[in-house]
Amino acid sequence: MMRPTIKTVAAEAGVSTATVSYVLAGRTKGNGSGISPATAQRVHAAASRLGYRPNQAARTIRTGKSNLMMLSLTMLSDPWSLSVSKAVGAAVAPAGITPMILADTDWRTAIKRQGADVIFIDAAERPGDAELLAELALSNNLVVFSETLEPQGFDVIRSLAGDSMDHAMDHLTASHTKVAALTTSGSLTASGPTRYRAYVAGLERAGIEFRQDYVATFEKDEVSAYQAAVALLQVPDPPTAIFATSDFAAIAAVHAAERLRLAVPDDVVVMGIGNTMAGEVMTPSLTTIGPTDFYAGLADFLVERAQDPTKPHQVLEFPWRLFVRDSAPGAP
Amino acid sequence: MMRPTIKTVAAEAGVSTATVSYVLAGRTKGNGSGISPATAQRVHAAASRLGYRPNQAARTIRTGKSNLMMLSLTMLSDPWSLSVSKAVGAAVAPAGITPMILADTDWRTAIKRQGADVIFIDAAERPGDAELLAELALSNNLVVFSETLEPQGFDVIRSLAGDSMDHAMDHLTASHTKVAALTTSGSLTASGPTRYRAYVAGLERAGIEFRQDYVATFEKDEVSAYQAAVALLQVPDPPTAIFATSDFAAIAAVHAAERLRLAVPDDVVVMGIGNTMAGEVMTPSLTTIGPTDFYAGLADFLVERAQDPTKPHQVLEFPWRLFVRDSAPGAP
DNA sequence: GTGAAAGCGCTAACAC
DNA sequence: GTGTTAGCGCTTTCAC
Repeated sequence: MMRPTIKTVAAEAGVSTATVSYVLAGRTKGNGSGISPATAQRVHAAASRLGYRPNQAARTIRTGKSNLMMLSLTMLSDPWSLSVSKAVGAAVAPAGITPMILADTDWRTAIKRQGADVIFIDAAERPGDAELLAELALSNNLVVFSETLEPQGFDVIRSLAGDSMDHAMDHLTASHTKVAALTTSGSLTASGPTRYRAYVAGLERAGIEFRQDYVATFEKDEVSAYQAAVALLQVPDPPTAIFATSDFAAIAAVHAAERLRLAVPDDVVVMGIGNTMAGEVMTPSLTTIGPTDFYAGLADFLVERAQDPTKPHQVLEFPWRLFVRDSAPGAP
Repeated sequence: MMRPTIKTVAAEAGVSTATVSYVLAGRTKGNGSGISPATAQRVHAAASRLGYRPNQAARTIRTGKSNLMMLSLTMLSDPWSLSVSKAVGAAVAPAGITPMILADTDWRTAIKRQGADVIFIDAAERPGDAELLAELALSNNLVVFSETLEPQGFDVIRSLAGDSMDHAMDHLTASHTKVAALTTSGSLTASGPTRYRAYVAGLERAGIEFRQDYVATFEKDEVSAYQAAVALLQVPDPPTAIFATSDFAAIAAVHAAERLRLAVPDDVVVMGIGNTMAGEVMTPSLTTIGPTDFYAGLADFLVERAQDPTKPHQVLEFPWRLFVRDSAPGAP
């Protein structure tokens, strides 16, 4: 009943554990140690006869490598997260790495319990996070997505929004004056250059007066975003353009509009942020700003880091641009 | 630079590694081994001073417990998967277990590489899967979701659809005669009692003639389901009721209808399968059939299994019922 | 009360 | 070509 170990296999094949280890690691020939094909054959036969499976924990303790990539994704249902997951899934396969997602779970506690060759963290905005990450980085290989953090023993992925948010707002204000914002409730009071701030600045640049009833906020879930969008589109003298601060919110806004029998983009145009796959393939396809090749680029970087954790830490920036698609076409 | 071990801590505190282990496991007093509070204090101080973190791999190799739960979810974007993930996330917290999701990845290869205290597999329909699972179950604690598999060293989660699919169809045919099906392309040719078959039988029971153009199929992604639904609603003499074989397809159908300026449920009613949270909270809320308390029940079962893997394997069945909500209300 | 030591399954020098 | 052996970091029995 006991699960067979390398020892059992060695006994069964009549060789030493070292030989089994070598054979199973595929270093039979050409490499440093030469194991005769006959022996290798015997070992393989014994292993499969016994149903031997290597013990990952033992291997990890010895080599220091777990062949695991951990992705902490704060809001799994967000298309952003799903895009990351999909891209990573494709990238890790050839490297023999298993991607594991930590969903909606608090990485702050989970990482202490579970290690991996590389750990990606998609949100670290809470006070004290910077210090905590610096500490965790001493014994973990971290890659953090953040607009504000600086690398401190870990890598930082940053989207180089540059002036693309301004472009997005200008794109909307070029043909619309009733431009609303759909944003998270937290963003109104957050400090620093936020997406919401770009909205306010965009209005100002276009000489459009700010209206409080054109600002709708939601919590971090689809239902909340959807309801906020429905309410937004039903205010007296409703907006004809919506600047949503994520693709996920933008998609909810499109659905809300359609639900209210408003056509997108004819009755109301919608702009997202993130350039997710979900926005790209939906109907109407979503006009959005976001990084180019972000998901694949991130995935490749993570794989590289998992394989070589020694390289100096860096900031990896993905420049943004505006993707004009159907939900908010250009001026006629 | 080296990550501190139990040995480092022992040296720092001036005690032995055994004492450190005891203290850090929280067995200071009352339990078998009595460690003086003073010593415990010293050890804790040393540990935190050094930033000590236990090595999970080493602990796992010794105890055989990883405190890990693995969830293999075939289609992560499906609300079914997201519901499972959410329920599990809530259930594991008090148990000190970390849930890891294997998304869109092939469990067949991944499980051999990575173990966990319990592994949930949401789809095992390929030929040979039954045998493979039986083999993997020798060294893994598996819980498999399947309508057809029997437990062979692993547990089986099954939804006891019973006659609820018939109820669902009867619910639709009670007030509609133009009832269409939205199903996966694979289901048309699959053997056994499928959801599609329930559709055909339901029509027959109601004396409604089967129409080929009322059967729309999609591949396993949202876009495909959405497009299939759009096409379905645009056939000449379009259906006024849609029987979708998953909540995910049903949600796509609702969006498709709204996109075409058809009101749900006034112009077309939609029925899903699965009773997911996404369907429950959407607007209009989704009429669906599915198990009661499934997600929480599954999550609790998984936690239980993770903690006590010795219990005899069983089939856990979740009886289904019809949830009449807004997308397909009852006959007036 | 505390420590010494064995050993979990595996890998990698190094010896033969 | 193949075997011996020393650990990796941790838990736990048993002796002091």
